[in-house]
Amino acid sequence: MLTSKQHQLLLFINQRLTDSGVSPSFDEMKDALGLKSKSGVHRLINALEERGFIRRMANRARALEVLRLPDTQASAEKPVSNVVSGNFGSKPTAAVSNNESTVDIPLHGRIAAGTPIEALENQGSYVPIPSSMMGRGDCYALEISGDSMIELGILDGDTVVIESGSTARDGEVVVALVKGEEATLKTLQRKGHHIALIPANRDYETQIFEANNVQIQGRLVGLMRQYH
Amino acid sequence: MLTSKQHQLLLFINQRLTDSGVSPSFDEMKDALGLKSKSGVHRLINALEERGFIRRMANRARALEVLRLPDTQASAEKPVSNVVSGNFGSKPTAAVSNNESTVDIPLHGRIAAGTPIEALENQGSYVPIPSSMMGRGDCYALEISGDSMIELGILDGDTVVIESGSTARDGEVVVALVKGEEATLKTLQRKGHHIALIPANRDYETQIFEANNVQIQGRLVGLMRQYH
DNA sequence: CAAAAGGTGAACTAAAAGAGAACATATAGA
DNA sequence: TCTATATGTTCTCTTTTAGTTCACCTTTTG
Repeated sequence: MLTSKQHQLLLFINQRLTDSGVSPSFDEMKDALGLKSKSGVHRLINALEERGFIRRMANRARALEVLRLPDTQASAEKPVSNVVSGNFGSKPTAAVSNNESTVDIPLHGRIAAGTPIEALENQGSYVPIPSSMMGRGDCYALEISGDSMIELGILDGDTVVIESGSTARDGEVVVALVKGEEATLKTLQRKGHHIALIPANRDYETQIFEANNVQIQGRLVGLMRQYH
Repeated sequence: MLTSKQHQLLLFINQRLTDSGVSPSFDEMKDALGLKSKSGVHRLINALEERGFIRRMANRARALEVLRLPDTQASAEKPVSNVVSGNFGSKPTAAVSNNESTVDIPLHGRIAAGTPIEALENQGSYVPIPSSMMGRGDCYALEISGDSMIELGILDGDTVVIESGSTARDGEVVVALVKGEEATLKTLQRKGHHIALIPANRDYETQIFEANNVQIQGRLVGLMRQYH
């Protein structure tokens, strides 16, 4: 699952986390791997994140979290409490044994075209999700209302996990606030100074706005559905 | 289920993974099998992936993962169950983690038309899910392979939660074992002494079998998806 | 025999890794 | 609030390692 460098770095991070509780900086990791530049560390970190071994908060110093270890390292370590309930203000520094932990994230309500998202905040309800499903930063959950994204397998009633953030890449599914009023979940596509919000349903039309009329509030990182 | 070479390669990969946590490169596998070209390894890897024994990330170096071992080896060297504290018995069922809202359920492998489900059992890998997503009985997880249920929002790569059981109502999505061989995830519909297994994709056709040729193994109760 | 599995070598493409520098961002203290 | 420092991010360039594909051959097996 991992290359040798990735493996080496993962063990180093985990050791620092279990030893001191503080995650190493890029420079420290660079030295630990005997490198002369930290850009390589950056790539290794990305690879580890892509493979689901670590999680990090974007643009935060020393904010790494080990989600699991390679099979060889199976829990020789103590089972640090895995559950972090709604705690994202502080830096994640948990080192874990070879299991996936769980976090509770706030459920902000339902989202559909026409529903202001402010109205959805703070209702004190939480949803547990596997931590591996989380993105880097703060996450929250929304319940899908409507069928505008049905062709991407996002159905009415599904619960989606959104990573807070004001940026996203083209092609990602985002929560976008249009003209400060209307929050929708759509695929993002930039076109010059305009932004296209593309539904995944032939019955709906792509909407194009001036870039400054659209505010990205987060991107889709996970989805959960229950059948009854 | 496996040819001799496939078996040999699978064990080698597993050993390297458990020994060092680093997956072998094609060249290393080539050498381990005493071959002189890695294109043969390529075919073996494809065969193992198709049969659900391993998983890999496309176009990534050393990104192999063993999903299960052949039955003869299955219990010989199990790389320690990942289950969190709580379940110290040896039940193959769900383990309760240290938080009531989450349970770990066994991941039995991938499911696609043509994959015998016996082959999917016992691989010692677990997936955490919100307990609210569980049904009443034993649950396990499967990873979806293929797009035959795409119109119901079940996509390739999704993880589904299945509640074990041999009964289901018409219209429910079930894991069905056809003629003792082939496990598929389809919508169930009874018609007299026959059972229709209905895909959710216009490119696939409904299959109708004698009732006694179809064995229901569980019903779909939940779904999880991750976006990257 | 025919089909499937296994084997070979080569050409090609892509990813991993190392380096260095410029730039961006947080945090704490002046 | 401003600023210095520590830290993280990006970019370009280069080298090395790894994965993919193809055409063709051999062995095994029903």
